[in-house]
Amino acid sequence: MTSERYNAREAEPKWQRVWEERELFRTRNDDPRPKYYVLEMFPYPSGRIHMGHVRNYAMGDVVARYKRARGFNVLHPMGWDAFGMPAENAAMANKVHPATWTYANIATMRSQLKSMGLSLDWHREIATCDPSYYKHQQRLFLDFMAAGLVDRKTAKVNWDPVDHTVLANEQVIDGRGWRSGAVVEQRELTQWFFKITDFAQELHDALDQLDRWPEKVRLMQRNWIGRSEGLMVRFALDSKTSPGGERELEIYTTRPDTLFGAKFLAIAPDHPLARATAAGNADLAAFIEECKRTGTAQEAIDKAEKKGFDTGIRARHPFDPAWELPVYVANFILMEYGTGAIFGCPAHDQRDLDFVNRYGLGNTPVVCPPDIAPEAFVVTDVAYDGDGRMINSRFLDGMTIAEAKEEVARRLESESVDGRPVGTRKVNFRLRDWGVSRQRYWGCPIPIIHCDSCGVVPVPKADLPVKLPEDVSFDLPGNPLDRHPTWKAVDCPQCGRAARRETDTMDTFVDSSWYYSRFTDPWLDEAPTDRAVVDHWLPVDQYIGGIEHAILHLLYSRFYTRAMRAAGHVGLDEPFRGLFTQGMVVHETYKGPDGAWVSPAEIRIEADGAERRATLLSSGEPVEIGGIEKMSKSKRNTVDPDDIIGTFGADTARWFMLSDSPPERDVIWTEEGVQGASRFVQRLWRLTGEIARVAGPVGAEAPATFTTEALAIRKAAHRALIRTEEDVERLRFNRCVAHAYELANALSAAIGAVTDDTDRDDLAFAFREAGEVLIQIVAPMMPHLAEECWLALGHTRLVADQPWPAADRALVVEDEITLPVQINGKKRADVTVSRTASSAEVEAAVMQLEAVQRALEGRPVRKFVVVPGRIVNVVV
RNA sequence: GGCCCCGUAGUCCAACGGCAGAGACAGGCGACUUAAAAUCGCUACAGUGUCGGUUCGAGUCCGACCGGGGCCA
Repeated sequence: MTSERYNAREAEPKWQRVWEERELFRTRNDDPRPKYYVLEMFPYPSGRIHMGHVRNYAMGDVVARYKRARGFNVLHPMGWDAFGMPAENAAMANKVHPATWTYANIATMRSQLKSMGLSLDWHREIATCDPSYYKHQQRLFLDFMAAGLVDRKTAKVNWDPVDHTVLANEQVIDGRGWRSGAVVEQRELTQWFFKITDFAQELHDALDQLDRWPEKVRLMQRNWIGRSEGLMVRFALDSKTSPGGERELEIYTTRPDTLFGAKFLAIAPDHPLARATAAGNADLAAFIEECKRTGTAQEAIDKAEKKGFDTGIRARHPFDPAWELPVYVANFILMEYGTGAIFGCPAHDQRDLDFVNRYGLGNTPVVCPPDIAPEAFVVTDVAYDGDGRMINSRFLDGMTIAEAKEEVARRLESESVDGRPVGTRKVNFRLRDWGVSRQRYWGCPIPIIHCDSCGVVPVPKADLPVKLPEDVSFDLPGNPLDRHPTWKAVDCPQCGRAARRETDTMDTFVDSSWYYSRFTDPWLDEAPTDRAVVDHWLPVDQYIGGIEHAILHLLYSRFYTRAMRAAGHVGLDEPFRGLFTQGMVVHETYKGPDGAWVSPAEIRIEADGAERRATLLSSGEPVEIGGIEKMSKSKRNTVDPDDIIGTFGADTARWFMLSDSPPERDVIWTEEGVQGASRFVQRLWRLTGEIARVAGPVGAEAPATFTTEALAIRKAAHRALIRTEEDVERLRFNRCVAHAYELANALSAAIGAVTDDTDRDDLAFAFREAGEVLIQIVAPMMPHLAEECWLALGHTRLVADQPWPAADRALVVEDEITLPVQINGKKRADVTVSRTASSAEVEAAVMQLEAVQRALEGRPVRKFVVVPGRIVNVVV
């Protein structure tokens, strides 16, 4: 029966149907077995799945199937991050409603995912654009409001002029919108905010506990939160010089130690003092206008030339009333950071140094590097921000930076002006509150009503969900909700008078900040979560997704879990116990004779020795082979998972995505690699047939004794089993693949040695055992092929429903071991001793070796190193 | 500019501080075949980016540098 080729196209849908009919992957919340929650980041329904999805979901599926076999009650759900701009773009381009477009895409992608044979519980499928989901998101918004975690304030926002919407700072990359790529403008708008900064310290500190997260991601989040310890310092102003007789200016600094190196104070262009001064100074007003045009993105500010405008205001040094400092308005000071005012110490801050060098204010070094004499230390173009001892700083001289910081803080804290201390210690964060208002249609409506008499009124919970209207048009720019003829009109829930709905919808990152909680009980209608259920399932034991979400999605989710805890919807802080960020799928690029990108499907590659040449299939013209880059539509170097699954089958695609590269690194998609994976599928199928021929019956008793050949087969099987267990646990799937190859190679060789008259119980048992182990370690990776092989081995039960085989560790322990023998660290011989031999016995055996005696040439042994079970080193 | 990750056969990658090779791809030779594909067997190929240090012993640890990538500025 197994002489034919394995036909994935027939077998895969067949097994998918069997799994579905038996509801094998349906997870019950009341299952008493220990829980395991494995989750891959849910996809945006863009239209079709891509190879990145295949890699991501193949990895998650290996973990899910493995844990299921190990006796866990596994939760492995799937859903759709279904709100967002592309649906509206499609609506504008093709006159199709966003909902129609989105649900059509979901249908396509669902069937694509199903063709991958993933062990998902589709009963729990959710789409964030469905009112049954966003109803609870609106409820959460209201609960967060009640818990004091929602704010409405006027803020300078990043405005995307193409998408006509506001973007969070995190969504602005290099001064451009993360989705549209348009240069972002600054606008003042009243916006809704989640007070993520309330948790800044906690989000920062808890990173230390996330020991199953990649260090890289924790570091990125730590940088993003940007905790810094500093000092607020009130500088006295000469009120004769200030526009309204202001008497002080409060600044924030993280370097109070450099206070004696101060050369100027600088305030942000939109600082109140700057505005007040500009009112009577047209030149300054013009300068402030100019600053606004450069934008406030950190990137733009860092690249822009450091410019300032002397306000004429003079400040006094806090330690020396006679020391006067000029106050500038400077384009590199942000109102949003600290107090929007700083003191400049040019010798130790590059931006300040660039500034003084432009305006001729000079610099005084106050921190001297350890290996330079203080009088020889001069700063010209490069600021010194390293360690050292204080100089030119009066009472601070000779101190370390840390000591000086402490001393300045101590003195200024105890000094009092107008009944308040001059200096106050302050922990500052770079993290800003999360602006969630978006002026778009295809998002979760913010459940708020604006009433002329009552102000901002929450929609009563009984009235949720606030549903999106269906009759909308996209032929004009701006927000369709805002210009809808009737949707906005609503009576105020408090006074009953005519009022207006909030027309902003929520940032789609809100949708993905709690979906993992909803998966635990997606049927629940009366609340977002059932506390008993959600607390049982969370945290997610293993979360798998792309590194591109290292900051935004993961930080928002960590905040959201805390906010949900505050509102009583979950009982924990950290949603993701284990996080894994997988690498990208990359592919060669090709350029045709006209310089345009050509897709891999349009070319033929010929190898002539080491030379590889590509030609166009259509015309035979030469094609230039370019660099290996992330698969993207613009470079046309994508491979469609449908094509691969249609040609080779899902198992081949999954196997190749897991083999070769370690999962956290990029994997190069190559035609040869797919061919290789496909060959292994066929080879495993043939091998299974051969094993079935020589294997003993299912469930046979183990013979009392085994011959050397049989024992060798058993050892190979159990070694592969043990290593696969270790490597699945550590998500090293490329090694799991290698173990399967190794065992298959060993079994092929063993079967080759079997002759027709071999008829021995021990060999038959060993072949059955090893064959079953091979299929079972392959099963999480290639589940369809494994079912077919399992059947061929005479089983009636599904391999997907089979407990993981028990590894016999005693089998892989050798009684006799062969140790390499080194002389002065170079290998010279081998010695075979009993596994339990003492060091003295090993030493005795080694000294008898002829090779050792020859190498010693009569010299005495200086040292004898025996590493038990590993190696022997003789030092002469 | 700072921090982090990665540099091992032609390629992708393995190797608790202990014999540099688990596995794959590509290559070469052979078997099967009228021939080819498929399949099977055999096989060459690196001393681990460079320089120094620690150690009985370094791909692995430490320092400096070179190259590639990432994050922050």
